[in-house]
Amino acid sequence: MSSENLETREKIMRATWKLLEESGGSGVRMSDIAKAAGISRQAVYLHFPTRADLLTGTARYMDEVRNIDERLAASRKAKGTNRLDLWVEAWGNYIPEIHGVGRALIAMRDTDEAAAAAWNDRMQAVRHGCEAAVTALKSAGRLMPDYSVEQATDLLWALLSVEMWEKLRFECGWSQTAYVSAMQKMARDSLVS
Amino acid sequence: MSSENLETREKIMRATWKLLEESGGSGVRMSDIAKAAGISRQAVYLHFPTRADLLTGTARYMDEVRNIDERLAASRKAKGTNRLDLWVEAWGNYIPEIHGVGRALIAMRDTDEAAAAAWNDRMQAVRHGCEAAVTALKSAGRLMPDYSVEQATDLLWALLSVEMWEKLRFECGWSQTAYVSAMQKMARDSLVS
DNA sequence: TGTCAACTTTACACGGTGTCAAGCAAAGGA
DNA sequence: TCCTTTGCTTGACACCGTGTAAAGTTGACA
Repeated sequence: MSSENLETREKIMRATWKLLEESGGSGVRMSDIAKAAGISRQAVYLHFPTRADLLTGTARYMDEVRNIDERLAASRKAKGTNRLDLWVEAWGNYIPEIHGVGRALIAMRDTDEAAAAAWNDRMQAVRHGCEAAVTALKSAGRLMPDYSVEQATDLLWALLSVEMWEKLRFECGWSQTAYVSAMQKMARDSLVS
Repeated sequence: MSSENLETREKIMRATWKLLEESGGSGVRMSDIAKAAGISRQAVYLHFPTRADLLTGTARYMDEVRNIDERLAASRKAKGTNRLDLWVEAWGNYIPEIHGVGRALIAMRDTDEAAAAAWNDRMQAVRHGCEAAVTALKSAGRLMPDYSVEQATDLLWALLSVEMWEKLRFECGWSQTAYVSAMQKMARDSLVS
């Protein structure tokens, strides 16, 4: 019953995850997801009223499975410049895992208010991570004097955006490790005095 | 006849431009454009077979009207670091003018091959501008030694992307002048040794 | 035996893009 | 003057993907 319910719900989210990962986040229809989950299209709507609900549910589910909090914990313990490096690395290496769902949510932003809100909410969490890293820099007296904490946070957050990652990884053909080290260097060069 | 033809074509592109500018690049339908141009929806399809054609046609038209080549000429004459600053400024101040159409093309990329190709083509031109600025830096012996010309070009190009501009201007609420000077500084800090 | 919950099947509304075909009005040439 | 061409209009319709609605099936459990 309720366990069956949960199992189906999970099957749907796993199918969504898998398909979006394979497709790079586009061209995945509700019917494709239903088929991949081995249920009818209507059953998907029984669990997720709209596409945006399914996407945000899946995103939440992924964070849960991948245990995002724990993975970002290491960077929280470090200080100053080191903390910046660790944060960029932790988040930078998380992007590929959420990219499919992220791409789909980003694409829906223009037309769907709920999708926009969900994605903004998640990006706000990333912003907090950026802010913490910048504040640590400031505390260590190493923040580039030209920037306020807020400005530096904005810059770091924009630098670490999924869009930037997509550009460098796919359009420029960079490897994931090249991406991470370049972002670390760029963040250091731009924000550390 | 032929002049009438051209006039209508231009009316359509002007209407497209205006509506996309007003809306920020989303939620503009073919029927909206037709209405704004004062003609029937079918007449639009007589001049532009698909939405992607209309968008790319309008983008080209805008470059023509705004005389993009001339505006970027100044930066081409400068040398070394100065050239980088001028390039960032010239392109950075051009973004707001093309943003509406750009946003619409970006949104279509996921589903429409032609839109993707058109936008990539235009961004390739920007990349050339970035490459020229980086090469000038290299010639002056001021390019950050860690980067090859290609890597530095990729970074600068990603930094100057429309997506980055949108994030800082709208999501972070920066002014256009704040955006330009921050990008200049960031490009200098990251790419100049 | 009966009921409830989860799921299936079928059908349909809606919005946006793109197609098709018939018609109309004005310009221009014979 | 008539006829053709050109540029546009009008109206209908196909297609696709999302989301809704309703009736029917199946299995668990009391």
